[in-house]
Amino acid sequence: MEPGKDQKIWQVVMAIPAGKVASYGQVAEMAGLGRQARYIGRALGKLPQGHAVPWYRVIRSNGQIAFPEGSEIYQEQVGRLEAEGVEVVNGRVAMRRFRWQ
DNA sequence: GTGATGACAGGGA
DNA sequence: ATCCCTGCCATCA
Repeated sequence: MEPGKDQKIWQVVMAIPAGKVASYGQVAEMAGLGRQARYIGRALGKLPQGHAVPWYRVIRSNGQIAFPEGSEIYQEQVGRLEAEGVEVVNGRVAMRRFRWQ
């Protein structure tokens, strides 16, 4: 696979405004991947150290965190979101998702 | 080469 | 609200 794909995804994710979140499907569409929502998570998993990609702003289509509640990664994501003013309740984002159009 | 897996989405029961 | 199933497609064993 070409690294351009991942880079494109990262670029899209970085385009998400602070205090807002986007679903995997939204990111996939914006990145021109169509229905390849699964590839988003894969690309984010490849994130190298020192990156500036706000992966924590990417959530599921139903507004829920993509990680099991209570896990380390989960707590980190929630912490970062709350630091930006995004309220997370019961593993779910209480704020409206960011809409592109 | 095949078959299973996955940081998903969407629809149906 | 939950659980289950199907579709999509790159990656891995």
